[in-house]
Parts: sequence; structure tokens; C-alpha cells
Amino acid sequence: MFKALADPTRRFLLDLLFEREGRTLSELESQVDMTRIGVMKHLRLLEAAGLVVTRRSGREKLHFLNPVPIRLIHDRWIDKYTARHASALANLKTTLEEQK
Amino acid sequence: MFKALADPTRRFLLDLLFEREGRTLSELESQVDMTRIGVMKHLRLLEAAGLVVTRRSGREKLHFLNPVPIRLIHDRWIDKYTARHASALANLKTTLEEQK
DNA sequence: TTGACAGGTAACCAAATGGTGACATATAGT
DNA sequence: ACTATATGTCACCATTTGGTTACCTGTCAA
Repeated sequence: MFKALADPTRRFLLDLLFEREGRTLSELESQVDMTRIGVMKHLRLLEAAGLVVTRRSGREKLHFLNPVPIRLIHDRWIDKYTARHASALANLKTTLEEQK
Repeated sequence: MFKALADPTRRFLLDLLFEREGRTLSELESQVDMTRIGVMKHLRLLEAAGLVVTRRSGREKLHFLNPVPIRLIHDRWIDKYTARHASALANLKTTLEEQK
């Protein structure tokens, strides 16, 4: 999940889907300087991470963002650290002052 | 930055620092089933990503969380997607209904 | 001043990652 | 039916990553 977000190409693909969802593999491929297979692998990873959901429509495969796991990151991780923000800085400040 | 968060060991190190900051390398090493050098490499990455800041104190190196970049992720990335949350689901729903 | 302890560097290794081309399958349109 | 298009699978390759051992440097404390 974090690993899925770690690659710049994958983040770019998410950005493309953010702009407009329901894109096909070929369409996404055309926006990236990479082979179709490369894009497919990235999309497969994103799908496995739950960041993207897909739906077949005829011979096309449409890709959509799944906002749920991003919300989970937000809730389980980011909040935890940002909440500590103020106190962490305060602690550091105190520690530094004690050492003077 | 995202890559720094992608490794479970590094996230665990961040968790350890979240519990209590100002830990030394050896102290962190003792909490992880890994050689000191392994831990050192992870810490170097975290520091390069700006997630951890350090301060030498005699022969020890103390490690602290730096909450700023996590805040940046929150602001630049997470918010963007979570804000789309409702509308994205709505769009998908609409699309699906149109195809019925 | 001499251990012992905390940290740093270099060289190396196995496995994961990001990418490729060749080939296969399924559907759309004429 | 035939052909072009869209996606899928396989086997392969180069590079990066996560980890190691061995050795070096700096600092505390008796």
C-alpha cells in the first residue's frame, strides 16, 4: 500500500485517474513514456493495493480511483503524526533548552 | 519521501521514535531484528527524506521525528484525494447506473 | 592511556523492482 | 469470416534495495 504509492509513475497514474476516471489501459499508456506492459504492471499493483478498482466493458478495462485506502492512510498514519506535531516540537525545544 | 515510508522497518522505526524521541542508533537497533548497519541505512534514508532529524551528543547520535514532511504529504496528497472521496463514489455510481 | 563502547565506511550479496519483447486471447466492426 | 484493437501472460534483463561482514574512527571512563 505504501509501496504502491512509492513509485512516481504510479502516483502519476493516480493523478491521471484523479483528473478523469474510467480510463482504459491504452489511454493511460498513451500518457506515459512506457510500454503498455509496464503500465499494466503498475496498474495491477495499484489494484492489488486497493487504490484502483476496475471494471471490464467489452474488450476494454476501465480504471477508477478507490479513495477508501487513502482515507485509511490518512486516519491511521498521518493524523497520528500530525497530531503529535506541536508536542514533538515542544519536546525537542525543551530538550535543547535543558542542555544549554 | 514516499519511498522512505514504503518499508515496514522504516515505519517501525518511526513508530519507535513516535513513542519516545531522542533515541540512539544502538537503542533503535536493539528493538529490531537486524544488524546495526541495516538500521543505520534505514535511518540515513529517513533522514535524507527529512522524516527524521538528528543531533550528535558526545559519541551518541540522537534521533527525532520531523513532523513537517508528513504534514506536507497530508496537505499535498491526502487531502486532494479524500476531498474527491464523495464525488468519486457518486460518479462511479452514476456511471454504473447509466449502463444499466 | 587503554579498553570498551557508539557510530561510520566499504565491499559485497540475494532478492525485489521496473522495465522490455514475443506471443496469446478476446471482442468490435465491416 | 476476417481483421484490427484491447488486454493478458511469459520469460527475460538491468538496476535498486535491504541486508550482511569486516574494518575504521571517535569518545567516555577507569
